[in-house]
Amino acid sequence: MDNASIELKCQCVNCQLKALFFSHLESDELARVCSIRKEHGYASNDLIVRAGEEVEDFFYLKEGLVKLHLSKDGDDEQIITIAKPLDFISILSIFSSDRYKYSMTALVPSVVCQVDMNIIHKLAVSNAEFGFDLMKRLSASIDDILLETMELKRLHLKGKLAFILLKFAEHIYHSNLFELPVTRKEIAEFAGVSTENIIRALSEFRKDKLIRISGKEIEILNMKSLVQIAKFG
Amino acid sequence: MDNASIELKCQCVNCQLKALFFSHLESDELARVCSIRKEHGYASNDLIVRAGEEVEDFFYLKEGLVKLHLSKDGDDEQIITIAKPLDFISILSIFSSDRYKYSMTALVPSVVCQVDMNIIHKLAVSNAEFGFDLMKRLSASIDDILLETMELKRLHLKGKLAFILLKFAEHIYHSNLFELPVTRKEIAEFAGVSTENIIRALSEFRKDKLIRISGKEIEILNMKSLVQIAKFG
DNA sequence: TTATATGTATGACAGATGTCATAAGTTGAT
DNA sequence: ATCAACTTATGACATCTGTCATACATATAA
Repeated sequence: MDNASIELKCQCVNCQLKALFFSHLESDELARVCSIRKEHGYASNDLIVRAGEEVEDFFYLKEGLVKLHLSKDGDDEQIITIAKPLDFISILSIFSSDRYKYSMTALVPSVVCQVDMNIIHKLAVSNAEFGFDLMKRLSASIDDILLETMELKRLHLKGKLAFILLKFAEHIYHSNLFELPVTRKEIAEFAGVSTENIIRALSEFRKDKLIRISGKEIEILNMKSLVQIAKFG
Repeated sequence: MDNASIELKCQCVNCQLKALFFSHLESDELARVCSIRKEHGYASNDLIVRAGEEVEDFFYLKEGLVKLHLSKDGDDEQIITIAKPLDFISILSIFSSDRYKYSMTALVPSVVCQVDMNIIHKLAVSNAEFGFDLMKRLSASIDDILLETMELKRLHLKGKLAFILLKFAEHIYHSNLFELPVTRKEIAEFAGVSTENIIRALSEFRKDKLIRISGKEIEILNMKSLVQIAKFG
């Protein structure tokens, strides 16, 4: 099978995973990966992986939005980050542990591309260029997450909220007008503050004409001020 | 040169980096790495790497303690984590960027083992087993750091302080009695709270007979309570 | 040595944040 | 359609945390 016919099985445009495979693998390896990869659709709030489950597949987010989160006994929930299309979502745990240390949940209807972890392992061990490239991409992802986490930790309530709103506007939707894919409670769990205070701060941003809110719809009206708040607030 | 004579040049007991090399590399590669590796000593408060500098060497902490930290314009300092002997301290940035995104500073007199990054690159690309093992270890390190950061983010002031004291006692010094290698200000920068409140909380821990303090010397008197506070406080 | 900065400690106070209560809107299941 | 559960919203209040001031101790440099 030549690369052209393999493309029929791995036909997603802009797929980073495909780019990774196609730039390093031989035709027969490519054919194998493309034929065994699975796509799985998830509805909003569907649990994709529960912390503690065995790492069997390598996950890649094709469409939708997924939250990576930690659950401490019962109610105490923390969101590590929110992944967007073309993000690797198997990041932590996958090489260092045989079990997931965090959970993944779809925030909106999402499509995940899965490849058997053993295949990835074998390819990485047999093809060093591939393995090195994979490592580079994964370490870039987790670097970003850690730096984002440190930034959120540094900021006060309004700064955290502004930072998160800007993440949606600039990094996820590329628009000043978007539908919030999360509840106020989830924003709070990401920011690390109480739900009520997120609601209050949203109201204040509205009163200060920084944003417009109608339900889940958010429009950023004063980007400059919001950026200032996300930096120093 | 056989492995026995190479050991003379790479003679550190318990060196994780050596273990990594010896389990994957051929004698000639080993000899090369062991001959070009450099050891560099740093005094307390010496800056090892400043954020923004080029990534040239792979760093491994042989002796001492090193803080990984971020500096925002002037005074605003954040400690990402504190590395202990046998930890990889080149973790973030090293594969995803050609420049460091964080700084490293010795907290106590420390010895760092450095290996030219190009050599590590070449070995990882030419020897997939080695590369994969390296990746596993690095991803384990950064996983731990991210989970530690999330834990600190979750806790209140006293919980953060208890968590940090327990890190010193259980993970760094393996003793209930130890000399603090950091100032109160640095504890605050790690916890993400004000210096005054760290000092106050330390005083309260002392009044509550959880710890004994004399200057930099700390003794944990009530481990059980401190563990409780580090979990739920 | 003195002098200067830095670190530790504590009190007072203001401001930020969390908790609790309440109410209305929204969603989802039956 | 109806009910229950969740979400959003707001006020009141307690508590936590940060800031400022002050004092003393300790380290560092001239």
